[in-house]
Amino acid sequence: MAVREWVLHVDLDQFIAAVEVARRPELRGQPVVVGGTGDPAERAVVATASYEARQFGIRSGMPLRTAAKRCPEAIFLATDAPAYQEVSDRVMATLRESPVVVEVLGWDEAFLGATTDDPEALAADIRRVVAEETGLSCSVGIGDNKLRAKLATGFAKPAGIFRLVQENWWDVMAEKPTDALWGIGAKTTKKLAEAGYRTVLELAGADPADLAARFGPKLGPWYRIVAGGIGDAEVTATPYVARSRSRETTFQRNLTDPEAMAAEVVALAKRVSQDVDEEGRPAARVAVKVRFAPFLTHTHSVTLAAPTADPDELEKAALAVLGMFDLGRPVRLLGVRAEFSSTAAGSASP
DNA sequence: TCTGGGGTCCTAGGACCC
DNA sequence: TCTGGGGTCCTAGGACCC
Repeated sequence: MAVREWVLHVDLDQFIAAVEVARRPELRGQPVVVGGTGDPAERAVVATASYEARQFGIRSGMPLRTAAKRCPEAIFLATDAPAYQEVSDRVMATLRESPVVVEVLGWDEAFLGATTDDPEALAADIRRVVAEETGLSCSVGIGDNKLRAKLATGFAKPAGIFRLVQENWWDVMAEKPTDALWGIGAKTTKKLAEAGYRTVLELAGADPADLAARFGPKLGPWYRIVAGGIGDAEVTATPYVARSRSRETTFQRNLTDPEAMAAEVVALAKRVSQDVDEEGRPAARVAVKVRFAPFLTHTHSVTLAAPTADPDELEKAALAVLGMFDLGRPVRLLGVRAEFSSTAAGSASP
């Protein structure tokens, strides 16, 4: 086989549940549900369910209470983000030991850029090394670009390897519904179906002008490109630069007292200020999110007179933005977000 | 017994400027 | 006085992803 460039997409199998089982072996084979503080009675959703729990119809994003109803004997655990981050770091370090460029996508997935004549052999190596060094199982998608590699992983799961490239794109994808594509979700799928585009093949043949009229000048034509399996193949190890940092809280009981809301916004602003400080860059905008009962979400924001990382200024700005809302209704969530300047790094200013 | 938390990017309308 | 077009910034909301 000829040596050429490949994109591999590595995705850890049921990552969060796997981390929990690894440190509590007695959980192996049990229905495990991770989410919130581990109390199934609280306002929170499922972060991950083990395959055993999925057998009961438990899915990510489902309210914990619903999960408890579907499987009362399931073991409910609190989300432990620092623990997952630590294991994730170890996995990524392991991947970097292979002759590949590693682009981290999240806790449990990464793109690898590789030059090889046998991508399946490389993928098998990756799976073996990750298992040996971390005890975790992963699936690997092989593609000629990121989009195809990412979608390939879906066919590889669990614990497998799958290749999706131009040569087999139509065989595999042509008759799939449009939400099988990365970046097209439930809402867009519904609108596409209303426009007469139900399958990937139909979307690939859509009129770009029609799509632009329906979905906007960039998104519309982009959907057609995605349906053709076309995408970026550049994998970069350049560290990710955050555009914003945010903190939000859903209250177990709705807030009705504006004083209490202000106190919560102050607390959130302090956490965000610490995150901003750690970024080492000043924030240029501050936004506040309010979710009113039952579930109506609004945001207001301000551009700061000058970018700042000063906690007092960020707190003052957050309180001022909170004042833009009508707080005469019960509130179930408050959030504070700081946005960094979008100015490109290194750009000269006069 | 309704619906987390942390992100990214796009859209659209209005303001404002040349 | 009327008519324009283009560009950028600001803001709110929507869709999507993990």
